[in-house]
Amino acid sequence: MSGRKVKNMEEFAVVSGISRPTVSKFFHDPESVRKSTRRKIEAALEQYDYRPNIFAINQNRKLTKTVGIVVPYLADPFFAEIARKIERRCIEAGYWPTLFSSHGERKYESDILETLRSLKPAGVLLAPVGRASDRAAVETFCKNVPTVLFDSNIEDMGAAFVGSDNFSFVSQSVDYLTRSGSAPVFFEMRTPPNPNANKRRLAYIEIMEKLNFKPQIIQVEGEGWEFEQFGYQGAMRVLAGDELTSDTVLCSNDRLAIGFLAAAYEKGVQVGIGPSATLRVASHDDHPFSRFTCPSLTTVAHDYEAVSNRSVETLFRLIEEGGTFDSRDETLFPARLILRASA
Amino acid sequence: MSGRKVKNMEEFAVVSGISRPTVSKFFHDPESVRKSTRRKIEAALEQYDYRPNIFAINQNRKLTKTVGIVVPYLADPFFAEIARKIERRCIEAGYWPTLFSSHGERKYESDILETLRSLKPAGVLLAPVGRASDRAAVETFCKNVPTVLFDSNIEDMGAAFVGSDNFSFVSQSVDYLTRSGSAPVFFEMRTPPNPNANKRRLAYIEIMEKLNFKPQIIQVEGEGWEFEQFGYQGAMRVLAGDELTSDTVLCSNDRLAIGFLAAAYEKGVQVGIGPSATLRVASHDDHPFSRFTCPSLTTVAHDYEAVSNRSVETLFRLIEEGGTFDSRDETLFPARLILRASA
DNA sequence: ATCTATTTTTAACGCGCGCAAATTTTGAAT
DNA sequence: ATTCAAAATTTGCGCGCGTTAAAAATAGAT
Repeated sequence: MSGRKVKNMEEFAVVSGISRPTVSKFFHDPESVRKSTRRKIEAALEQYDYRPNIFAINQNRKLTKTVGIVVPYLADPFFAEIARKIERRCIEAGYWPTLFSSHGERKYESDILETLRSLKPAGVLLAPVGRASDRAAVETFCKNVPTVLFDSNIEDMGAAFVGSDNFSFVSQSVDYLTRSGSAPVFFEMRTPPNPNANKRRLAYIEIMEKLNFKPQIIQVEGEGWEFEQFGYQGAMRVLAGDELTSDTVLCSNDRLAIGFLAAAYEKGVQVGIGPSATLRVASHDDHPFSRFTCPSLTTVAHDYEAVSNRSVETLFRLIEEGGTFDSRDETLFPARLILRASA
Repeated sequence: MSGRKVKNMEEFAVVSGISRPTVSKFFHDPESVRKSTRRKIEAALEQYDYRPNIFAINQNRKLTKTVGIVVPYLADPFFAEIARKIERRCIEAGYWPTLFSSHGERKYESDILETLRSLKPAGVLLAPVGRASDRAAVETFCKNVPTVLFDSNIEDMGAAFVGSDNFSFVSQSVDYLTRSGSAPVFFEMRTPPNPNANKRRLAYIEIMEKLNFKPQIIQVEGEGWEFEQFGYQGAMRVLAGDELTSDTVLCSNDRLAIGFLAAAYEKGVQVGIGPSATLRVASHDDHPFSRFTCPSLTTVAHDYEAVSNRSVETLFRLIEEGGTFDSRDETLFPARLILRASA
């Protein structure tokens, strides 16, 4: 890392004593050249610190090595976490991931898809903003770019979907709550941005009826992704009135639960499973912060690892097969109950 | 959006009835062409849905429109939030921001800087991982790419630094705590990854001495960025013993405080300002979740808006001035005390 | 030393657009 | 109709690398 500056592959080929096409081949796949030439190039690489120009590379390739990752809301640690895992997998596979956040808004999502189209990525992993998504925009995008949806499904869009099994979440939480106490009331947003919420509600109703309990649903107001705030406000109202028909509350997701617990604390309502507690609260997702709520949150965990791994694998398979699958398969991973102090 | 496919600017120029150089000019700046031609191009744009090839564009430009944004840990909502603000500003200014997270690790940060170099960005906004940073790598990077540091400073690196005034944080929290009760013990990590922590400790000591109080510092173990966990473990130990020499604790940052509050709750220690409370806890940062802790966290807030705005403005000024400033100026924004229930 | 399969070299074109100089057209003012 | 600056066009090179076909060199086996 000392010698003269090297502007391009031509110059680098000269100083390494190898022809340019061979050098080009090397950067494509170091194993594809003879060992002796590889060593020469690597030696030159240490002296001259040259890197091929990304833009020039991608200009002529039919198949870019870029992969787009789009999440609905990056300020949500849940998505930050899963994005991180996916990013890492892509890098390991030799791809170049680029991360985007829709910030919960249709306009951003559409803009990102536009940007992605001109990036000509090999493939895209898309977690749509859900209800706010511009279905037409997503659809045309999926037709032009190999896309795998994850986390939140939109019917018939993308070549595949990978996510968690919402039924599995609710079945485990309701099962546990009814066995260990009384049947839960379901606490959710009236207009949730994410379709998973709807699936969870339906699962709740189905499971409760199967167990011969009457489903009770409390829906709180709020538009957007500030779930904690909506949970807090809703809980303040609920805890002030007599809307609560059970001593057990099952929140649709952890972020609502975090708000709920904050409200309960403020109202002096003892949450937990001890003898002094008057309310149990459980939830779904195993949000990174759910271990640190007061009390710590009993919840049902995504199989983060499985979802991110399978998403990436599926995308790579899709890319290899030329951008389309024979049929659109949906993979749902089961969830895992995490018992903590709140229920 | 119906007509034949248009592969490149040449073809698009033909179908829009305008010459290619003029079309090129249009995409650079729509205002730079005559109104009548602009209308023709825009009309063709609606019919043919053409977008210039990003790679080809950036290949020849001396000055890319790309801007790199690097944060140390994106799963921390604090950084997710500030990254979001910065992203938006860049887009508004016509730049193309690309977001990277170092995930708290030196290796990732160095890799990102490598990647960024080959991206040839117009400029980079870098929040270093701090203690873990490879100073040599950061230094050479800053020499080659116009860079503005933010949030966490590294002396003499980058063309400028924009962040919050750590002294202002601590001065306000200590002032408030001493006036409203007793002087606080300072609760922090023994080996914090972020240099801001050191500045806060020094500020604490200085302010306490000025007020004629004896500084008391509790340092907890932990390597990495799982601050809540370290705060929780540390607090469990502290609350079990008699290390606590005051009824007031000032945490170095909110994430530690979140862990601390979880431990206090578990230990049955009443935190807050009411008559029944035995412990006050305050902190710094105004983390997005600090409103929802139990009790809600009294803290000192960054001026997010000002920091992100000034960072971006500074970078653009730097770019305009050709990549260097006459002198390296450090901008520190004052913080704002947020009174809540915990202290 | 001879043969063969593999690898490297040579030579040259193409990608899509930036950019510049010289020329022509335009539109508004005289 | 004349003038003239501003805008648009023509022409053509260059960017850095992918890619290919044919020629040459290399390495391993006989």
